[in-house]
This record gives sequence, structure tokens and C-alpha cells, in this order.
Amino acid sequence: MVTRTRNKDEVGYTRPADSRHEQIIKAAGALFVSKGYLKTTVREIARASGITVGTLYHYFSSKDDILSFIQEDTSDFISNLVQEAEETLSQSGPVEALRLAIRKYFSIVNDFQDITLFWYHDTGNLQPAHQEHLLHCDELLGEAFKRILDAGCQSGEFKQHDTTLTAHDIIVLGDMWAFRRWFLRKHYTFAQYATEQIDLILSAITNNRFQRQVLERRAEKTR
Amino acid sequence: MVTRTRNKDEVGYTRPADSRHEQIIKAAGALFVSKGYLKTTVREIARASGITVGTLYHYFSSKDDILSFIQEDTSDFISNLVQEAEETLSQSGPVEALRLAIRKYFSIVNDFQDITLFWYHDTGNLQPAHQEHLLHCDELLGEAFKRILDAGCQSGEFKQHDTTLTAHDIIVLGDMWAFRRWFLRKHYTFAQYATEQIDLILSAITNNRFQRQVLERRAEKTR
Amino acid sequence: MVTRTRNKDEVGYTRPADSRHEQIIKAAGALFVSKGYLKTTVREIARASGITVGTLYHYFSSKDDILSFIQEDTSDFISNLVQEAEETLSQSGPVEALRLAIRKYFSIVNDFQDITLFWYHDTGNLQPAHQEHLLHCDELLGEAFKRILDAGCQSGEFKQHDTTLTAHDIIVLGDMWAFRRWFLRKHYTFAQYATEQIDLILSAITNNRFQRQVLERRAEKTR
Amino acid sequence: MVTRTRNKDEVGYTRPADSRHEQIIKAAGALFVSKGYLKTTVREIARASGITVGTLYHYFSSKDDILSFIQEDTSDFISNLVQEAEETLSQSGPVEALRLAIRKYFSIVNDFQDITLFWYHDTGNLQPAHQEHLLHCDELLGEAFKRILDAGCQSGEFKQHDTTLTAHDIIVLGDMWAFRRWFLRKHYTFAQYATEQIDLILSAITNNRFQRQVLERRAEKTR
DNA sequence: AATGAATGAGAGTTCATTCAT
DNA sequence: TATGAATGAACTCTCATTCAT
Repeated sequence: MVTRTRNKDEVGYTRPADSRHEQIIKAAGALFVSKGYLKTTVREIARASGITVGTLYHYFSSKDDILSFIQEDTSDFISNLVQEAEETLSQSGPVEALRLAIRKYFSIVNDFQDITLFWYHDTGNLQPAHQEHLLHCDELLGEAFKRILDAGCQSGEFKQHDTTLTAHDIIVLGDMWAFRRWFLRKHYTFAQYATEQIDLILSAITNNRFQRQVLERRAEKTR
Repeated sequence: MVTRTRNKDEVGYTRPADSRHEQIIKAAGALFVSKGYLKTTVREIARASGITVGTLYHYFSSKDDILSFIQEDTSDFISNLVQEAEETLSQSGPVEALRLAIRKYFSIVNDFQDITLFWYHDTGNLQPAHQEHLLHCDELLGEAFKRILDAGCQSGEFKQHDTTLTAHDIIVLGDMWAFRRWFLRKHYTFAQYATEQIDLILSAITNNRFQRQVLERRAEKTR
Repeated sequence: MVTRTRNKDEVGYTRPADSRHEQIIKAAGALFVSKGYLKTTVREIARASGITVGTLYHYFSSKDDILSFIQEDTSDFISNLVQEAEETLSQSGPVEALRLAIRKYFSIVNDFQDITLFWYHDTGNLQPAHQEHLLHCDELLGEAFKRILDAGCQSGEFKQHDTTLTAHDIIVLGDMWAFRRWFLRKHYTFAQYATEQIDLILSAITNNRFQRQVLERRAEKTR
Repeated sequence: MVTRTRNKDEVGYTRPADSRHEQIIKAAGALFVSKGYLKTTVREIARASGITVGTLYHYFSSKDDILSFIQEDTSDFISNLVQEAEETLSQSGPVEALRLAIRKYFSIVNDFQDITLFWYHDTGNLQPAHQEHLLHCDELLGEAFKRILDAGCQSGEFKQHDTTLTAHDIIVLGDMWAFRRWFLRKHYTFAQYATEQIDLILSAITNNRFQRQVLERRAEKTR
């Protein structure tokens, strides 16, 4: 679970009050993910957090409020990713930037599999405002990927193609690691999965005259 | 909505009882899709079906029972698709079979967008047995795609690659048309979407020496 | 308790469904009056009505809804009174009309002592719309009394005076029988109370040259 | 708000503790009046007092306890009035004493409109003992008025009539300024209201042969 | 004296399901 | 078949009060 940093001055130190807050979010997150938002009762969250309902409402104004905090946590990570991707693009080339960005996003999905899964199931239970925020995050992420892809097209390393669509394909193939885990886990480790998918994506968009390099790179890696 | 054919002998004849049955499923399906399973009340389903709760319980033993029937409806379609794919493969080559199978699956998703979306949201509310059935359908579909892909690898038209993964990627990129419609509808018609994705998939797996053909085919189409 | 007439065709016949409705209103009214609206729980109302909470919510959409029905019941009576007063005024003179109207209003208060008392305590717990309706009823009643008083002033039977204020004084002196019953019941029967107050009011507003008549009338009555 | 004088010896000196006490009563009174006793939460009282709940419970043992103190404050005023009335009666005549006492009582109601209103709404939430105390105060006040009225009857200035009832009528017509303010404020200033009511009351009870004096007095005033 | 986190019983309300008619 | 009144457990949320710090 993500550690939110509301503490003002303290570094590497969590106040007991904050720990309660996180303790509840942690428990609630786990329950939401395993049972769904609606089927999880406030009493269960309280019990799982080792407190009583009254105390829970001391920290959160409503069941929905807990959800909002979980959401905030994850959207922070996306913002980070978007920023990093931008930097990598200007430093290394588009190919490397794309590889890194994909791998980074897939890692996030891997780390927050449950929550990713949860969004796919329970988006409809968020307040409209929060739903929009989530979609907005997603579009931002898509645009970040698109910028890398466009850079590659311009440099000639990528074929001319619909970069908007590819960007969203990448996101979905990442999320898939979470929502198809019942199948994928039987056949792949996360590392294998990420590598395979990255290769497939690059294979789809890399210009023919660069294909050899792609294949060579793959050979090196598996050596 | 799908029309279930439970009547064995009767042809072109629907009993009033059956019509009630379908009427309820239709109404329930629409409500489940728009509000989610848990947020839909039995009373609402009854009202939307133009009957009373008591009557509803004459046709279905529980709220969950209604869900099961909806599920059966859709899984029929998948079985059909799997069978057709097999036939096409033996008649035309793997490339053509893949194009057709993908297009067919994407069409199903397009026709049942709401239900596809619904499965992504509410799978968790199905009885375990029904959940497994759904996953099983999915694996069957994946295997159907895999057989086509393997055939293409063997014929040399497709690169050697992880066909299992690609098969599932195809399914997910199809479902995506439903669960990302909030975004995709803004940029693509269904026809555009299907064409673009098919090209991208083929571009990713087609052997280099066949790439020209792929490009030519695309050129023809847009001409 | 007042019998509301929602039944469409039936005359002098109460359907069992309606009886439930009234049964609940009756029980709720008694509880609201004795404990106050806020301190009365829905569970108590149900228990007092001999049903369960679920059933109660079958007949009323909320606790507040029950209150609304109680209110409707009483405001019907006021409308009646206002109409009757008008008729009496045109038939008999203002003095007689005033006597009758006062006596009528006092009787209503006497019959619905508890509810009158309840309004004084719990007006603040009504929805704003219902509060306004109640005040509106009160103004209508005030205006009815005022019309009689004005007629008397014009005919010379009553002194020139602020009839608006007197009208409201009359209403308040009526309500007083409910909200001061802890004291008044110790000293007066309802009949005594009504007679005394009517005399006092007439004594305050009757023109001097008619005073003798008033006194004579009183003498007759007590004879 | 009323300033309680609990400090026995100290003169012109308020201890900080006492100021807290009053501060809370002030805030609580305002809230009770505007929202009602039950709908006001202890947390709100604390916040409005600029302290925390814990601190509040250092000064008052319970929510109910706060109410008791508010009550005491007002009943002091009644005792004062009763005493003054007695003195005026012995100095001036009954007519003048009545005029003064009424005006005095009406002034108190005007000053403490909110609290008067509050008693009408929330008497039921007082502890039985406090309720009785309140009723007792009211009876004392009634008796004070009655003594003046009786004196007037004996002197011949007032008609023979039921002085007990009139005494209570006076109180109610005073309170009415508070609980009917939604209407009265639209038509009268406090001064007008008091004058009109006093005239009406005197007009009702003054002996005919004194009526002229009453009218003359009124004429003088409006001149 | 002052805090505010913790309590837990109890509030109003919902809803899948049953069953006598 | 068809009805819809009846059920009651379970839901989210509130709040007066306590008590360790």
C-alpha cells in the first residue's frame, strides 16, 4: 500500500495518528479488492483495522471517503510515471524511453494488481467526480505514451501508425496482467510477461529497417 | 439482447411463459449493465418487466438465478465463434482465418458492449461455478486463436513467438472496445477500430518477408 | 384521529390496506405527541402498530412522511372551519358568527389537544414546505376571524380596534387550552373554559352601548 | 443572554473558570434555540465555545446539565418581576400596576424571545424536576398577575371576572410575541404590540364606568 | 486544566425473499 | 398463475460520554 505523505516536517517518521489512517486504508483496500466495494461493510473494515466503527468515522467521513483516499494514493504513482517518461525521452531515444515507460507502468500494475483489478470492477461505485479524475489520469498516461511513440515516428525508428491507439493498447496490455491473472499467472512470471509484451509491442511498431536491431537486442537479453 | 432457444421441439412458436422469461432477462440485463448487479433491486427488475415481485419469483428462484441465465446467453456466442474459426482455418490460410476470427470476435464485443462491460465489473457477483464457466469460455476462445496463430507459425507466415500470449492479447484488445469506450468512441468508429487493431496485431506477428504483403493489403483497402 | 378519504369509489367503507395506513398514523401520532418526534424511533412506531419496520416502510417512505400525513389530517379541519365561518357570518350577524367560530375552533383544539401541543413542540422538525403550509393554514384561519371582526366593526357592534391582532389572539387563546392544559385542567372543564374566554373576548371588543346586551346574554346562559 | 451571579463574595471580578462556564452556556443557548436541543450536538457546542468536548465535560456533567443552567438564568428574571409587581401595586393603584407588570413581562419575552420560543419547543427534553420548576415559575407569575387583578376588582376599577384565567391569558399573550413572531413581526414593532395588547386587556376587564378614562388615556398617548 | 481518540448502542432505511390469498 | 403485504437481518452513519495522556 502506498504511504501518503501528509506529515509536514517529519522525514521517515510516521505519527500514530497517521498510522491509524493508513491502517484503515490498508484494511479497507484489501477488503474492497477481495469482496468488492459494495459487499464490504464498514463494520468489517473496522474489525479488520482492529478498531470500532465509531473510531473509523473519526478518521473518515464516510465509506466513500475511504475509497477516495485509496484512489489518491494510486493516482500519485501515475503522475510520477508521466513525469519520468518525459525525462527519459529527452535523455535516451524514443525506443529506450518506450521500453522504460512500459516496464515502469507494468511494474506499477504488478505492485498494485489488486487495486488495478478493483478499478476495473468498482469504478461505477465511485462518486462521479472521482470517476472523472480516474479517466483523466488514464488519458494523461495515454498522452505520455503517445508522445514517446510520436517521437519515434518522427525519428524514423517507428512506423507511421495510429499512435493514440497504440498508447492505449499499451495501457490495456499492462492492466491485463492484473485482470487476467487467473490465466497469466499459470504461464508467466511478471518478468517474462513484461519482456514478451514489450517485444511484441516493439515488433508491431518498429520500422522494418530497425527490426534487426530489435531481434539482436532480444538475443542479447536471452543469452 | 440475445434470444435464448430453450424450446426444443417448438419451431417458430414462443409460449407466453417463455416470453415472460425473456422479458425479465432483458429488463434485468439492461439494469445490471447500467447500475451493476448489486445496486439493481429485484423490485426494479420486476417493475421494468411490467410484473410484480411475486410473479418474478415464479420464473426465477433468486436474483442470482437471473444472472446465470444472462451468462448462458452470451457463452453460446463464443462457442459459435470457436467453431467457425476452426472451419475458416481449414478452408482459407491462417492469415485470413486470423483476420476473420478477430473481426468476428470484435463484432461480438461491439454487439454486446454492455454485457462485456458488465462481466468486467460484476464477475465477482457470480456464483463460483458460473465464474469458472466464464473463465473456461475465455480459455476456449484463447485456444481457438492460438490454433490459428500456431498454424501461421508453422506455415512460416507468422514469426515464431509466444502464441498463447498473443491469443489473449487479441481477446483483451477486443474487450477493450467495450471497457474503454468512453475514450475510443471519441476517436474511432467500430470499423476503424477493428481495422487498425487487426493491422497492428498482424504487423506484430507477421514474418518480415511477408510484411510487404500486409502493407499492400492495407494500401488496397484505403484506396 | 382523522379519517382520510383516499378511497376512490367506496363510501363508508374502509379497506384493510387503508386501515394499516391509519393504524400506523394513529400509533405514530400518539408517540410523537408523548415523546416528541425526534425521540420517537421508527422501531417504536412499528411495534406500537403491531407490525415490523419493513412493513412500515411499505406504507410510508420515511419517518418524515408519517408526519406529513398527520399534518394533512389536521389542516383539513381548519379549511372546514374557515368555510363554515364564512357561511355563518352571512346568515347570522357578526356577534353570533364570532361566538360560533370561536367555539368551533376551541372544539377542534380540544379534540386534537395532543396534536396541537405537538405542533407547538415539533414544528421545527417538519420539512420547510410543510412548515410553510402550517403557517399558511394559520394565516387563513386568522383572516377568517378578521373578516368577522371587521364586519362587526362596520355594523357598529364592535369597537374600532386592531382586528388582525385580535384574530390572532383568539387563535392563541384557543391553542392555550392545549399547551397550558397542565394548569387549566385543574381549574376548568372545556365548556367553562370556552365560555369564559368567549365572554372575555367579546367584552374586550364589544362597543359600550352593546355591552348591556352581552351581559344579559351571559346572565341568561348561567341561569 | 443573562449573566448569572453565582459568585458570592467576589465583586466586579470574574474568575476565568466562570467565564468559560458562561461562554459555554451562551454558545449552547444560541444553538439550542436555533436547532433545538436534540439536534444540537455536544461537539457543536464545544466548537462554538472555542473548546474541545473533553474540556466541556470539565464544566458540565452532561448535555442535560447545560440545559439546566440556561433554565436557572431565566427563572431569575421571573422572580424579579414578581417582586417588582408587588411593590408597584402597593405604591400605585391596580390599573397602573397591571400596565407596568404587563409591559415588564412583555419586555422580558421580547429580550429573551429565542429562549421563550425554546421553552415552547423543548420543555419535553428537560428532566422532570426542571420541568416542574418551570411550571412552578409560571404559576408564580400567574399568581402575581392575579393579585393585581383581584385588587382591581376589589377597588371597583375592574369588572368581576375570572381573574385566574385572565392572569394566564396575559402570560400567553406575552409569550405569543415570541412564538408567533413569524407573523407579528410583519405587522408590529414591539412597542406597538405591547400597547395594543395592554389596551385590549384593559378594555376587556375595566368596569364600564371607568372605560372613558381608558379611552382618554389612549387618546393622550396617540396624540 | 485540557485534550481528542475511542467507544458502542442505536438511529433511519433497504431489500431479497416468502406466502396467504 | 399472479399478487403485493410482510418480514427482519443487515446496512451506513451518529453521538453522548469516557479516559489515558
